[in-house]
Amino acid sequence: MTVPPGRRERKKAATRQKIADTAMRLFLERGYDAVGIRDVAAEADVAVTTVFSHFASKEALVFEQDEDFEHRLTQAVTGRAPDEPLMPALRREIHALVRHCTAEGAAPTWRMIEESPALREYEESMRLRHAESLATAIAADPDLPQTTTACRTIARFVIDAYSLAREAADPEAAVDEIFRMIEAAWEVASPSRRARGTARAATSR
Amino acid sequence: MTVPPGRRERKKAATRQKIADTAMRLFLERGYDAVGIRDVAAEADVAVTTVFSHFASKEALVFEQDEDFEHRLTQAVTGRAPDEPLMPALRREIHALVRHCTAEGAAPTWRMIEESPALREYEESMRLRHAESLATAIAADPDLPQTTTACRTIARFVIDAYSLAREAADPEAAVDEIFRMIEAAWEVASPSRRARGTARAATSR
DNA sequence: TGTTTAATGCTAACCGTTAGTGTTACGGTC
DNA sequence: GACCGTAACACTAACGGTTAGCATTAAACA
Repeated sequence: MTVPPGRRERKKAATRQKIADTAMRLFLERGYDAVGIRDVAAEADVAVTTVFSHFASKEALVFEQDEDFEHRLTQAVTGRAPDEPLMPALRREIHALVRHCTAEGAAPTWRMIEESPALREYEESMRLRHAESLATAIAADPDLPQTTTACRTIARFVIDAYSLAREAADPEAAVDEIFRMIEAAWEVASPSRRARGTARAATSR
Repeated sequence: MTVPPGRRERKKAATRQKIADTAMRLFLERGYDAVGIRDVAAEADVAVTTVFSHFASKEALVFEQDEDFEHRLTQAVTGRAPDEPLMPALRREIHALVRHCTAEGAAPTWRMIEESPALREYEESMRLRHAESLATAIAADPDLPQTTTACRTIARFVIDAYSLAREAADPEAAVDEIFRMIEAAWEVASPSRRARGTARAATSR
């Protein structure tokens, strides 16, 4: 797993990495809009078509490091301890993800994304795809007998928590604040778990 | 208000309408991707630059009718009866909006949006802007002493409800199911309203 | 060795979008 | 009614992301 089997795949991975590194360097140096794909290709010494054979779009170059986001979220659901409830596991993972993207070194990249409408749009769309994966993972858990709609809803809420907390003044506190809300929503959606009417009574109008 | 004041503005509105109508007709006839801006401009007998002076992008041509979405949502908050709680008002509005976009005549347009990644991305981004407006409206209500984070969170949840319900097998039922969850989240976020510790107890770990 | 295949390169183009520059017609003013 | 400022629109040309088509190289494999 650490060493790719063949030389061909190693070279391919190296090319991909070189393109991604070159792109991010140029983007941070000159600004995302000021750097064209042709610039990236020239600086990485590859053809424009090669860039697009590795990355589906210019925006994808920026979010290459965000690739495992989806996997970490689903893993937090499917790989949690057998007796651990869903919400604490998700909350812990979101905490870690928020901490990761609000860390010192990530600031320039994050500012660049904030300032580019194209990058914001791309990320939003990407997060919704992640939410769908998360919803599938939640729905597949035999211990969580939710409706499909409830699973998709909670998954969206979790993604919302990530997006909103990242922009909050105190991201860590925001995660907790939002997750208190999500947990209440989750309790309402799972009347058969252990709630003895408490959650339902809280929402009866 | 019903009759524009000058001939100039009337002509401008007519041009805009002609462009929008022509575009939607061509999109539905030949498919969104198969119709170029140059086609729309030619068919509407205007210059390409005129199209872009009325619409910011090709996608915006499709969502022209969706313009009042944002206004209806904020109006549901700021214009509700003085003693009406927030959630029933929002739920009623989302019901109406979902019903509107799942109506018979809207089916081809909706299918076109579903099938085009560019249109989906545009809409998602647009809805997030709507969520921000809604959050501002909620935060401005003196009867709702929420934190900024709570207002933004609830606003996102409401937008999520719209997006998810629209895709559900039974949209109307989905709205109710999701709003039960949102109301629970809202109760947790507003400990000072009338909840006497019930909601808080439901989420204490 | 020879054959197959995947990665990359090159060229040219498509399409959304915009800048620059006129041209026209409306609206208010004398 | 003539006059001028301005806003809508047209035309040209270009920029930049993206892709198709085809050639080339080098790895994998028999």
